[in-house]
Amino acid sequence: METWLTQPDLDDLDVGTVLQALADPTRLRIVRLLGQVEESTCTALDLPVKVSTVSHHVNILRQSGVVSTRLDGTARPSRLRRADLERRFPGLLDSILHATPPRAADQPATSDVSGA
Amino acid sequence: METWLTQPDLDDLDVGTVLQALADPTRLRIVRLLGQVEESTCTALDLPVKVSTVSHHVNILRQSGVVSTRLDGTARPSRLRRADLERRFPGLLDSILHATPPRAADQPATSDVSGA
DNA sequence: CGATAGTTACGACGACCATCGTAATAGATT
DNA sequence: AATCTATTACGATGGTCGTCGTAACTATCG
Repeated sequence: METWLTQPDLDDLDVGTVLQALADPTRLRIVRLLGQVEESTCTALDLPVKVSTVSHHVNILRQSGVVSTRLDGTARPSRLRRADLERRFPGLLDSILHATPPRAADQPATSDVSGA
Repeated sequence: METWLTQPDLDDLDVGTVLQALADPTRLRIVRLLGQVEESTCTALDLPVKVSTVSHHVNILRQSGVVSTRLDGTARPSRLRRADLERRFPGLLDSILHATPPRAADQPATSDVSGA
């Protein structure tokens, strides 16, 4: 029998909460990494922050409904809730995972005006 | 000839920046409202914050590429960049606009464990 | 030209939160 | 049981940002 950390039910997921979870750069990186490896622990994720911080972010991701965490001995591997998110917010996760990086160019100031 | 406030080019849109823009509750409300009325000014949006704050949020939405703003006399009506966002991040905006509210129920604490 | 109304610019303040260091917990191994 | 390793819990701190009040700006109207 597998044991999991408690997570919000499918119908309780809030799009605003999910967006807040995905808004942080570090958490977005975590989501992208989990999109490639299917399952990973906090220490296995290669991130420029301390493990305690990674654990904090994974908690937020789980509480918002983005990932689910399994108990495997001393390890707590997490994975994306792909199917759940797809049912609740169709297209949201895929649009983020498939997003291409922006064209690396300096953008003009947006406070000015331009004729069209 | 219509005049518009400058906005980031399509290829310069960054999904992280867009997610940060959409993460704020007030900005998410603005996006939802613009999803219904097709075009609106800051004062026309019915929001529980001061107009100067609404203007601030609309600026962030425009700088992130979510909305575009037109100059019409003294008014500056903004609208969603639906087509652009759909081309850059297919499915992202629609998944947010079509998201249903969560089932209003108290969720259990997520720090505990549950057998499966 | 003067007045009015809508919008934005500018500081300033306060709250939230990402990050860290350390300590505590729990399972695995010998 | 003792030790080791992985993970989390706990404060604490510093920076970011949402919000506001006011002033400046711009276009329309009389």
